[in-house]
Amino acid sequence: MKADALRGHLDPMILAVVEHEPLHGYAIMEALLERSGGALDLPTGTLYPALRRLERAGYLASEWSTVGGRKRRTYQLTSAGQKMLATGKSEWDAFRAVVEGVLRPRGASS
Amino acid sequence: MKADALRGHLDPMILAVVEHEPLHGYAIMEALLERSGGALDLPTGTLYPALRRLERAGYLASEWSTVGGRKRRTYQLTSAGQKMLATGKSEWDAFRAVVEGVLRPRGASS
DNA sequence: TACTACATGTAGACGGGCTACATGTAGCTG
DNA sequence: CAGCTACATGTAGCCCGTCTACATGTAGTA
Repeated sequence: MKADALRGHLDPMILAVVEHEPLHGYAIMEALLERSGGALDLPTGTLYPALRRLERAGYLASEWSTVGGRKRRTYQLTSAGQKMLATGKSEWDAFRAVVEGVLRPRGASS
Repeated sequence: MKADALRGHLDPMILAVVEHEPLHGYAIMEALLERSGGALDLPTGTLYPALRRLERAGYLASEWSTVGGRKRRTYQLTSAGQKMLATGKSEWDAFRAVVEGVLRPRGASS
């Protein structure tokens, strides 16, 4: 998958994986990898800055903990994040409809 | 629609509208606007550079003409462009599956 | 000891879509 | 005629999210 295809679509995906359970960064990476069937293998240089951005924006809240001698920063969805996730989903639906309307207009074959 | 959502998805959309008939830039803008139901209103600073990029890459070929005293640069799909369009479509399908697998995993309600 | 998995993070490059500007023709209306 | 809108193409430079590459450290295992 091309790099910039992701642009603008990553945020709602991150919010989605922490919707029902708070996760730390590494676990978020794994969750994305699993939910995408192995396609979404984010480099740390993408994920961690994104998480900080989302926290700064108020969509995520984080908390440090130590598990098995390793420090974890666990993120959970805020109420603003919940709204943002809902918005992101409907924006995705709209975007998808636009792309498909252009790529495969009614009556097109291939 | 957010600006960078488009990133990486515009190229196949442009190729798609010139698939069956060559069009000039302005007409491509109108075709995108129409196929998207009014959602895809590209600024000229997006479309024209994109067309040149696609031509430089060998996916489009252009030709000048004059219609009603106005100069037009008409673009048509090359055979490489046709392949690229097919690739772009299947990449879109893959991308879409990834996003939806993350946003709405099996068993999710909202 | 060395390697892998776990875990977090930054600096700087890259590039495509954006705003804003520049240029010109054709046709309509007051 | 003057002024406006639609038609038509184009560039310069900004913006910013994702990327590569690097840095740091713990735990477990071969």
